[in-house]
Amino acid sequence: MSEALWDRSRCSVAGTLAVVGEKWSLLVLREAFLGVRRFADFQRVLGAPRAVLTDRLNTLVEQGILRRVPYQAEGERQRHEYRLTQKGVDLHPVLVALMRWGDQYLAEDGEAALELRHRDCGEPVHQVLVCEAGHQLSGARDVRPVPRGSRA
Amino acid sequence: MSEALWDRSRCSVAGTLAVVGEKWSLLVLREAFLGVRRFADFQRVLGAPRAVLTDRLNTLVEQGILRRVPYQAEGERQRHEYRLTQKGVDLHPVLVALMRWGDQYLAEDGEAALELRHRDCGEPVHQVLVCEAGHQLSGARDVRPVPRGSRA
DNA sequence: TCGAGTGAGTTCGTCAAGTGAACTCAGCCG
DNA sequence: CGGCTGAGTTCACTTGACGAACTCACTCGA
Repeated sequence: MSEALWDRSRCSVAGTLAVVGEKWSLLVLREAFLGVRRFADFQRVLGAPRAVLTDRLNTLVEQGILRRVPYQAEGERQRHEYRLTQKGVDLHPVLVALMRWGDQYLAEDGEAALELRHRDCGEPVHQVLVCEAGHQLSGARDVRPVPRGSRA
Repeated sequence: MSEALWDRSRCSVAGTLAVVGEKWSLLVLREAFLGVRRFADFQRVLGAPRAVLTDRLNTLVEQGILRRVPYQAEGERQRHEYRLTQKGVDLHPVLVALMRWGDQYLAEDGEAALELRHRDCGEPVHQVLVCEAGHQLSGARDVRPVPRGSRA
């Protein structure tokens, strides 16, 4: 059994969840990917309590996932908005995976709200696993998790 | 701006998080993918409070992500273990995405604990986006989210 | 210059959820 | 019978989420 043979304390799943696993964090990022940048817009579309939203945005900025950018709208004082960094953009696969599972299992009546398409050709996109030899894997059963450093 | 043009109430990201977004749920599934099946093993490797673990396992069973399978070890009474259903297996991409981000950004010192390899050829695997025309996308910026039903 | 308006954030009382230790319960075994 | 073990419950405590009210800084219209 593999469950005793690796070090849970450095598990990347747990580590990532420690950063973005709190309530609202991933929903904030979903909106960020859709172009939302200002506090009031996050608050309005998410309906999250202001205190929580403040905390989540601060945490995401501290973690380098969002960055604060100053701006001024006409007739307003200078404020800052929140934009994804590269580190934040790299969380895109997490949101895509969550979205696809929800589309598959939770969207019985009616349809899912959003669809992802290739910007260049307009075709729907899917998330797949490929190996470095170029094979496309058919699912989780084609994957073998090995402790880092094991022999192939 | 796209942020006003779609229906958040049927967002699949939020829906999926409502099912598996509670504390410990995704870590339970991580262990399930690694072969853990019994309550005591989940409890031991995760260190989660028993009450929470009971609740999370029950929720995952109710949601059809795990199923209870009876078994008896020699010299013990009959118990049940928890196994992934297809619905549970389909959450694999979520865990892979979380793991890859953590590998990339949280594993500075030392190495990530686990690596994913193709069962057939032994090569490391990566998660990528492809479109139905066969193009491989290079990242989040190649994706255009469109409200379902929009023109291509 | 004053007062209302607004975006962003804080404070506060309340309530839900997570935590860890102690307790329960059922069946097997000596 | 009496103890052991895996699974689960109960309980007191702490942490986190919630929503309304309040604060603060700045702009604008009067």
